[in-house]
Amino acid sequence: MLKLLRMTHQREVILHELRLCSHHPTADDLYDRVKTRLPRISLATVYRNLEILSQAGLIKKLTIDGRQKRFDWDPTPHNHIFCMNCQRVDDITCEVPEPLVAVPEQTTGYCILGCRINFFGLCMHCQEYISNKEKGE
Amino acid sequence: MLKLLRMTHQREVILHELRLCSHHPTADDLYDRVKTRLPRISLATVYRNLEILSQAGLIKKLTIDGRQKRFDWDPTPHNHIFCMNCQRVDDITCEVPEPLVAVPEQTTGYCILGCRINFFGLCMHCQEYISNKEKGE
DNA sequence: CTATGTGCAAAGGATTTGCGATAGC
DNA sequence: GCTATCGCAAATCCTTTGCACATAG
Repeated sequence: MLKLLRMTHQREVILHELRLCSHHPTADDLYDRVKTRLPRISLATVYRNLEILSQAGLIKKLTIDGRQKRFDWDPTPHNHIFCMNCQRVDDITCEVPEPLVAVPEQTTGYCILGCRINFFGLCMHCQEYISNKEKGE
Repeated sequence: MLKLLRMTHQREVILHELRLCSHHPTADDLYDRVKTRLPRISLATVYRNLEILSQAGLIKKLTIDGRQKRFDWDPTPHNHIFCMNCQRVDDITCEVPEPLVAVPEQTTGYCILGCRINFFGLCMHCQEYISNKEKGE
């Protein structure tokens, strides 16, 4: 049977703080933010809620390079870009030509349900940082 | 200064076993395989070698859904598909229309260096398993 | 010969879980 | 009041590291 989702204060704040993020924080990034509003909250609660909310389809758990998983307030399909220097993850808009999802037939028999495109590169901040470092040396 | 890579017996076997894999194993999948040939090898050695070999560009470490990282004997750019049921990861061939990499300009200023496409779905084995389970119920 | 690599055991970092107490609905 | 959720501490899982010994080049 279906479990009822309760909107606890903790859950509400976690969701609210996540929705304020334009980038995609890790669980403990978010823990730090939430702690300024709920100083007694535990990291386990943050993890538990992020898991529950993503199971419920309200948010999305992302697996991208780096040790930790990221969380995205927007569960609808879209693509991401990863900064290879500071590990920041942002949304990226790109026109995916329609054939992309349908094309692959040489697939060892997989039934394909979708795809995501992960870009990688350098965020604006890291580009500046690196070019300044080069000038200085 | 550059460190010299020694081709130890362990490293050779690890690389050889990885190259026998058509899919993309985790470090401990590979540990199990290698152990049948080198029973005294340690998991730490497997991790250390996979890290060194991927730093050297001989293989590629993959970050895809699931807890563990995967390793790919082929370090050249290509895309993958993930089985949402058994977590198997395979190569996938798909025609990426040229504009894809260049298109995104609405990027918060990222300098884009490349991208990878991750498909997800069900492998042949899991499709059969699931459709049999449905029949049986 | 000597720097690099190994096995073992222990540490580390991220995430999950058990449990008794708390609080939505 | 019932049950989902909380905070805490401990456990778990994956990966890395320190160290004394071994070995490739």
